[in-house]
Amino acid sequence: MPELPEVEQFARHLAPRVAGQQIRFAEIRCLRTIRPLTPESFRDALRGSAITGVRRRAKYLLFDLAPSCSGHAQCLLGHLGMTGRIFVQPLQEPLPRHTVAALDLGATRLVFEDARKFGRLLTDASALNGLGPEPLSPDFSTEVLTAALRGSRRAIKACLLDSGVVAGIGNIYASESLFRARIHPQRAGGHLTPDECRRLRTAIRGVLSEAIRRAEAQSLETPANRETLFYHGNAPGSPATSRFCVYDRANAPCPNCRTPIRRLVQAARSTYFCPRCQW
DNA sequence: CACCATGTTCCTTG
DNA sequence: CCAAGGAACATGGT
Repeated sequence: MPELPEVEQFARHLAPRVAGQQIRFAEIRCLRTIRPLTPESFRDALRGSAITGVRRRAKYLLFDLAPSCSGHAQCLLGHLGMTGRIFVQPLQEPLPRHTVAALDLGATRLVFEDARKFGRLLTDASALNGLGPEPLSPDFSTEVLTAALRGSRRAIKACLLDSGVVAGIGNIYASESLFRARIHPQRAGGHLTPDECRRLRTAIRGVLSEAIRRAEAQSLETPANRETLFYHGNAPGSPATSRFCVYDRANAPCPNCRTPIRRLVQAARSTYFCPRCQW
């Protein structure tokens, strides 16, 4: 899946390609992908709508829609799940094998490809209710993070994956942020010291913004398209070396101290950390 | 065949 | 009420 930096890259890639385009028709190949569930009601919410822009909130892509008729949706939300990609291609090009939906924009099509089918297209923005602050926005201050963690005995790793605490941190960047902040993933969220909260906020913003910058730089070298829009950070054909410090690097040497990185399981998800640098 | 997987939601259990 | 753990979703990669 795309984590937050990859979703941001999708939004930046798509915005100039779909802004001003009108949705002519929605082809639905996988019913479970859409909400509302029937193609008829889904199309009703989108009928005649023009896309005015693309934004990101947490890991959602937000396609802003111009008013068309009564009952139209104000926004189309896309969530890529674990394996989703959304991209634009010429109308005459054949749809990829795992296409779950395609929006006809006239000369082009907005294609949603999703092998694992965990992704969703929503015409109702209520999924955004209850999300915590965007980690890269000024709202995400040390005070806000500290307040969200106050009193919690949950492991800090679990807190970071809770979208109500801070929006859009996934399994990869939770491990990477805790490594950078030198905090052990099993520490209770409410027991972090003020300095640890400050370090954690700085680390989260750093790892996410650096990942976005890397994606941006890469898209300048290699024009972004279906093939090069990456997830898991690695574009096809790019060196296999991980760009992560700890994620998926069990037994590899810590970049700081060479101690072997350890893997543990929390809430059924893998966590990677350095037992010497993080405590 | 076995096991793992970048996300989210829901359910059960304590 | 809270938290933890697990299952579920569906498919592909190793």
